[in-house]
Amino acid sequence: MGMATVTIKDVAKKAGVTVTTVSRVLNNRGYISEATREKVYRAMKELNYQPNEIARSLLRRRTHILGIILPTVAHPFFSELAFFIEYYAYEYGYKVMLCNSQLDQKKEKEYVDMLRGNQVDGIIMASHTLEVDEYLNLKLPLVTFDRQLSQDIPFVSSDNYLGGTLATNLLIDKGCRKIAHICGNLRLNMLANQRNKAFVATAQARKVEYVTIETDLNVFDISQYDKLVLKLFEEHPDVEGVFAGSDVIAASVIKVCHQKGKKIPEEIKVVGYDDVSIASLTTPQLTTIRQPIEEMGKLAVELIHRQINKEKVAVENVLPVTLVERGTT
Amino acid sequence: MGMATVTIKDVAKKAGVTVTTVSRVLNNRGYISEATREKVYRAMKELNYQPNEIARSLLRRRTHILGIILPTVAHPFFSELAFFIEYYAYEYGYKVMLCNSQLDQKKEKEYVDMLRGNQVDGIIMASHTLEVDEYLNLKLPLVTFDRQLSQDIPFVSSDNYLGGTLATNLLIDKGCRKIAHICGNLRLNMLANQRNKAFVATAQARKVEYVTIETDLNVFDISQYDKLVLKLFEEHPDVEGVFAGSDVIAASVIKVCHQKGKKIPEEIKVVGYDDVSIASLTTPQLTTIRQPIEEMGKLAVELIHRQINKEKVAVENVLPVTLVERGTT
DNA sequence: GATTTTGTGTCAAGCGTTTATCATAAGGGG
DNA sequence: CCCCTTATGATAAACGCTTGACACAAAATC
Repeated sequence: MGMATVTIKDVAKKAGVTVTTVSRVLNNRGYISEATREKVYRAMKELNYQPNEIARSLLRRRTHILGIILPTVAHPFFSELAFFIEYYAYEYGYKVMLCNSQLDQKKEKEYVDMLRGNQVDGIIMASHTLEVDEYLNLKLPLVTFDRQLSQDIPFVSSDNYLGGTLATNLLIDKGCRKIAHICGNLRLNMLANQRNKAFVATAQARKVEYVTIETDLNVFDISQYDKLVLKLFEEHPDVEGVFAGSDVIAASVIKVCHQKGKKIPEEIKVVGYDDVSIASLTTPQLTTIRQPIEEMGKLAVELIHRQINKEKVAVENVLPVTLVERGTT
Repeated sequence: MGMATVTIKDVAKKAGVTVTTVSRVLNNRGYISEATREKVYRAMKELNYQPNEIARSLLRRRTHILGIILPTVAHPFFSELAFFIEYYAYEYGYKVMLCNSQLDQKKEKEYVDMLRGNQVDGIIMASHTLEVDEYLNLKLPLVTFDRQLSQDIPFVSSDNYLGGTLATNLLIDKGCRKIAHICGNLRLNMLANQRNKAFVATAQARKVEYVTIETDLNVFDISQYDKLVLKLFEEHPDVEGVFAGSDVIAASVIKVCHQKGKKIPEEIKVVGYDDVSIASLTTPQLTTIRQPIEEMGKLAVELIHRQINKEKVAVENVLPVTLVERGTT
């Protein structure tokens, strides 16, 4: 029984002080004697009081909520990214609202509006289907993943060109005569497209035959990868090395090779991307380009935080990648 | 130029009506002519107005926010679950606040308090380290995953006992003479412990040698699985079948077997649990017990929603599991 | 032509906080 | 004894919105 919500008034009454005093201890301002502070804390405890953040937010015009929009948290890369973003957000005192756009333009727009309506302090965008100008008049701290929207909006990324170079060179070094790159849709203006640029440039420079396979727009539907990989091997049975756009795709390559009796790494070599935790669970274990997911998530939160506090931030935030050699090359 | 936030007053002024009228069109109540409705919509569009949900929430005492607390969204099972929860939450008009407890009791408590403070409409708990009474006086719609806290708090689960039976019988049917079950820590009062009960009962009934390996409390640190599996094979080199507590653990078993040169499924058979999407990416593909993750997520949201609307809900919500036979048995 | 329905306005309270202002009072230092 | 610091209270406004009460007028209905 008892009223539904206990408010600061109830605490004040119970402690025998005014709401002003309670608010003072709550916010640590003005003079408060140790005795009343104790009384107030005790009353709060007894009533199981929790300050209404909604009311506070309304007044302060600050919610300490961050929105994060990503294609789907069911994809290992984004699930790990989401984990670290939430982790560091929490350290900075922010809560996180999770949005899976599924790369659906309508949904993405609705999420952005929803987050605006909920007065989030900032948005971390890892899903990009909207036109650039949709973001520009957002008047909200924003950080972008793997896409440069303008000269003003900071983004975090890792060195995609280097990643592409590293992967391609490795495949060639290991003796592949014809290599393939399975990558996301190149029409999406993502920085990840740099990987393909590097792939093509490296293959050409080293005079190796190469082919690029582009996925659909909806890149993150894991169950579709197999078909894509199968098609690749049908159309290009002479491919000796595959540079996959993600570890999940690479795992799919390994699986298809196994089904078709192609030995890895003897007949076909594979390098993945991301170094997500499943990369060390495949058989053989996956050679891959490691993105520093934790650092990227941390950095994204920092960049948002600094913007919220009106601090200057760099626009380009590109972290290094590393080659992790395991069993598939 | 341009004040920071545009409010309902600005819209009213721009449209040449009062805030009451704007509010009326916003909430579809009272009489409104098509003409003014249009005027108001146009003004909102021109000003890029988005109603302040914080203010609305304060008044309505309803935020349409759901909290979801799970061990870590970086684990495939929880990442898929989180995806579906968010998906269906969105369909019901809820937003989702994501919390990774990392099975840390302190963090879990802080998250619960934080969610209370933010006036969420309900909490979906998939992480359970707190004492039962911490939840009982929460006075908030709650749904639990895989744990029965009391006779009042609804939970969703899948048929763990059946899952354990199915897996164990399969291993025995396929000829394993000695089988192992790698499971979560049995001290945590989880319904998943039923799997081990079924494992033991089945093994005994069918007179097969068996051994149970318990993980630490912190079950979801993927990198720790290898050591555990290695230890298992050192202590029990004669094990012929492994029933893993999750597909991730099963993948680790496959990997270790490969390293030690034990052939799967010839020498060792493995069955996983969950049927997470990586289960079909291992080599060979994993035989596993499928939990209906989407249905579980959907059901959790429904149960919360019904509670919020003061509808009656069943306490026990146990969904069926199925055996998915692939290449590891 | 009387009545009802429709459309809009005015005003004010309230959601749970914070915060500024002012008032009051006790105790200590000079 | 005066002043300053410390400690608390009383009061009210504000955050952006919804809602109810009431008023008034035009249009539709009988």
